[in-house]
Amino acid sequence: MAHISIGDLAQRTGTKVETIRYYERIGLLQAPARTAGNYRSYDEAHLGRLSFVRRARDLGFSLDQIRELLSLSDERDRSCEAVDVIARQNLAAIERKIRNLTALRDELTDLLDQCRRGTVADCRILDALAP
Amino acid sequence: MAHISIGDLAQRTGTKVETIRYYERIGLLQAPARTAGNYRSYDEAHLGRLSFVRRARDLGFSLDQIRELLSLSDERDRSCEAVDVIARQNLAAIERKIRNLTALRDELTDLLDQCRRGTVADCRILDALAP
DNA sequence: ATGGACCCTGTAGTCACTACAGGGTCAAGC
DNA sequence: GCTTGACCCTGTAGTGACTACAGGGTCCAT
Repeated sequence: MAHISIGDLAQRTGTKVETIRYYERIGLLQAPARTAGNYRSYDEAHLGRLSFVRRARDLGFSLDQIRELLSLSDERDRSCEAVDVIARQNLAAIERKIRNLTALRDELTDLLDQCRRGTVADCRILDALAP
Repeated sequence: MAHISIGDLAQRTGTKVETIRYYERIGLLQAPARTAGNYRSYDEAHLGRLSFVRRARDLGFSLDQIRELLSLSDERDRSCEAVDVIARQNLAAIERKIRNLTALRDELTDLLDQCRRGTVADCRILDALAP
């Protein structure tokens, strides 16, 4: 059981110290033991748990989804269908965002193509926005 | 100069009443005249301005960018280069988001393809997240 | 005169952090 | 033994772009 300080944990997981304390505050990470000087003292289990959280965040899961994934991953015998459902929800949300952003990009590209670098008075971009 | 109530304005621009008051509070929309009963009284100019804001929001511009676009659009004789720059910044940000989300989608799709609907203990999705 | 639809202000909540302010702890160097 | 500086603590407030009340006032029709 090595003692890991919050700064070490932050560095080893690529998280900011404040973010770790935030995760603890909202109950996503369990509060660790404290040293005599009231410093947080983490161990390898905490490191694993935080790595999990950060990887899931990188994959676009919300903190609520991660909370659920964490509690599911503790019930080893359960079917992983619930995990699948959460992942699929996440995927659907991501695909929706991609579609919206792609439509946006196309519209903006069109607008920019029409720009003739004249004065503001005959700017196509502003035209497109005006009523 | 027709009198337009905040509710009418909201309906005609597809904005919520609270959002209009919020735009006024942050100085994005000018405060309108008031009626005897202290109700906000808008006119066609306000309608145009709010439509502009909403359209720009739909195109992914931030409120700060919109603030700049609005002030630029008032200087009719100026070169529209600055408008172009803002639009290009917006486009670049959108393209960055699309790239990130696409990478995310591919990773998630891979993970989901590997799901064999077993127990949580051998769930590939959780494996990928665990340290 | 009363009901309901609308309006007002002000404040707090959302998400996932981030940034202080104002202090305490600890190890190294002098 | 003392100081310096890096680290840590709590608590609060800020970010963007809204959204959602609470607790009241206004207006118009019945």
